[in-house]
Amino acid sequence: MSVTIKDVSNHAGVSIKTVSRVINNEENVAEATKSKVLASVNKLGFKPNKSAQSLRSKRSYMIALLYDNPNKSYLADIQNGILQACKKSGYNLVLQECDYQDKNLSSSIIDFVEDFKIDGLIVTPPLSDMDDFLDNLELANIQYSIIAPSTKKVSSPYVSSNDYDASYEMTEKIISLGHKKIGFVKGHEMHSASSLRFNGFINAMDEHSLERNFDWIIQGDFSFESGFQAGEKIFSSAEQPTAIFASNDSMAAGVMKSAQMKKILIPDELSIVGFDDSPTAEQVWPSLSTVKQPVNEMALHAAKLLIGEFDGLTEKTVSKEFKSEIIIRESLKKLN
Amino acid sequence: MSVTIKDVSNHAGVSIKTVSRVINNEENVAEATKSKVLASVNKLGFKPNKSAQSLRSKRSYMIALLYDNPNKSYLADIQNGILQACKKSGYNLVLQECDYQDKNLSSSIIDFVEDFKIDGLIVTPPLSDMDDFLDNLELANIQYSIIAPSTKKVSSPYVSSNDYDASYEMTEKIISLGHKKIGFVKGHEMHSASSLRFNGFINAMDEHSLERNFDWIIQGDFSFESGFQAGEKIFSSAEQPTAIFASNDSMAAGVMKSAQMKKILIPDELSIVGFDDSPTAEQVWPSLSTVKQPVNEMALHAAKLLIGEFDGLTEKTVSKEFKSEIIIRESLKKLN
DNA sequence: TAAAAAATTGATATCGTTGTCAAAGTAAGT
DNA sequence: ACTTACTTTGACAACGATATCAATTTTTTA
Repeated sequence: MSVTIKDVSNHAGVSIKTVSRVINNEENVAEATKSKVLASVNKLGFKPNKSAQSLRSKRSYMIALLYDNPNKSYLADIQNGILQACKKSGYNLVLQECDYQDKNLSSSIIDFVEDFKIDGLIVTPPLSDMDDFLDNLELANIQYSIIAPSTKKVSSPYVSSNDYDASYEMTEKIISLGHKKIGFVKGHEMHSASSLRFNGFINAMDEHSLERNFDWIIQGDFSFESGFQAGEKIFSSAEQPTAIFASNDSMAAGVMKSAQMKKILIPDELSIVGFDDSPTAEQVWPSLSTVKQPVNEMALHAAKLLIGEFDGLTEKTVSKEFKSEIIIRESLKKLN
Repeated sequence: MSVTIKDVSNHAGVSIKTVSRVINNEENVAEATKSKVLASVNKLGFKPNKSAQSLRSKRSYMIALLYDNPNKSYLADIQNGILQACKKSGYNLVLQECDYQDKNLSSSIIDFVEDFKIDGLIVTPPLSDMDDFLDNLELANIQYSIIAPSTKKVSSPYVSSNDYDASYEMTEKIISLGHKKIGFVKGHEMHSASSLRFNGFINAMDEHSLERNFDWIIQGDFSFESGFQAGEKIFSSAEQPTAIFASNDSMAAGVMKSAQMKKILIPDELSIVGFDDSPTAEQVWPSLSTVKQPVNEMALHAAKLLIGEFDGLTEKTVSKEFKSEIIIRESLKKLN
């Protein structure tokens, strides 16, 4: 029913191998033959059967996205970026949700990749921070590209964001507005982004010789609830900060709620900033100043890197660090 | 390198066809043979090659999710539900982003399904509201299961939510708290959910003989910005409502911001409710009362329906309407 | 111009399953 | 005991591509 390589070879009057050569862009095909075949391909509307290709060549034209419980909008942005890259190159994206605590994670992912002949993986935090997991992938000879805030393993393609710098810069921005008493809510301990963001904050504080008050430095876990509780702790401490920097927007919103319930005026009495530029950042009132990572572009690039690995992309794509952007909205204000 | 059906057949001392029969659970295999084969399968760790299966049987064990620019958290929930169903049944999920205005939508999706031998589709709004698109799928003999607020086409499996009822009920809830002057912000015109939600509101108002004030009934498009503008319009009208019902949370947050900027106290002077229970609903202050659809469960069910279609699931799964839940948070209060 | 080298092409095997169909084995009917 | 019917099994083709390798043609070299 559907047109096969054999139909094309008959129509063009060449062997099926020659057709195969043409559609795979192999070298050593005479220009005349090539155009003859291409004409037949177009005429008949031939499209190679992916299953047959996959069976014979052990490639599926599928890449998979690995994630564990990410922020929903982060996930959507990542997917979006990857899909852009896929669309161009004819690949497809398969989703694979993981549990980073799963003892069998490595083996179940390896099975999955082998079962479906998945061509490569895109690994997101916190999975991208698990070195032994990545080692296992390499051992199993699985291609992957990682999205992470920082990257020590340079052996594989990666994209990263400058979380440290962005956090440093944001802290300086806060300081430049006259704030000296600044609190910080840390993120989930498993994510390497958390420590980077914290270090950026700490170093900027040190650089400006500002004192750290540990009553205002609270461990959170990226959840709204943990932000709210951080706020409760901070606001019940002896002295009050004039600004609070939370490691992500959800926690910032939590802090904000806690402040608002205590009738603390934002931004007049307290400035709050977040990180991520999630949809919520724009939708709360006052809207959150935050740090926007180009997640979409990062994912696009990560996918290109991966696909380039097996397709030998013409334009050489290389691992890259992306720059975040500081977005100032209503929640951050000059100290009176 | 990897173990094939032939290895199993040698090990078990039967023909490859018999092994195939066993792994596909075909009938007419003697119990003794079956267990002998199964033992070999386990012993050797045999797993059928999906590409070969796909080539021969024209099935891929892949289903695809079709969506067009949905709310990010809605998308994440949908995916989540589908993945649960997939995990159980060994299917995988492929993503396909669409543009509902694309003239070639039908043909490009049909090509995609045929190229990758996708077993079936899960169609989400607003695609699920496009009858000719669905007709084209059927013409091309493509299995699909739709997720939609309402469903006229009963020819194919679907899950739906009771948007009308939920909206009616929420409106009654608002009325029961003493509100008589209630505004409404409508959703995107392409989504059938919009009219259902609006009708639920209108009918509840009528039922309680409350007057509709068209200064307070504004067309939005589900975006935060449109909600904000709706607020601006409503608050600049001659008389003010005591409650506003927005067709989704983003718009409700927009209305809320508009109110807060005008120093209107929520919920003391104005109650606001939304729809969807997005992450933002919980994170704004005061937190939004809203309607929560069991999106996750709906998607899970839709996937089961689809997979059941071709797998002939034992437990008969049928199309189903899901009930939404009304969530009362801080933004809705009894009128003083 | 002959021989060697390089480029081009095709016949056929192969990937690992499922489908077809006939053969062999078992149970049932007379 | 002898058809007849049904269950169980296997040999081999088929799915639709790529891989191998040898055959053929063209180009280069001497």
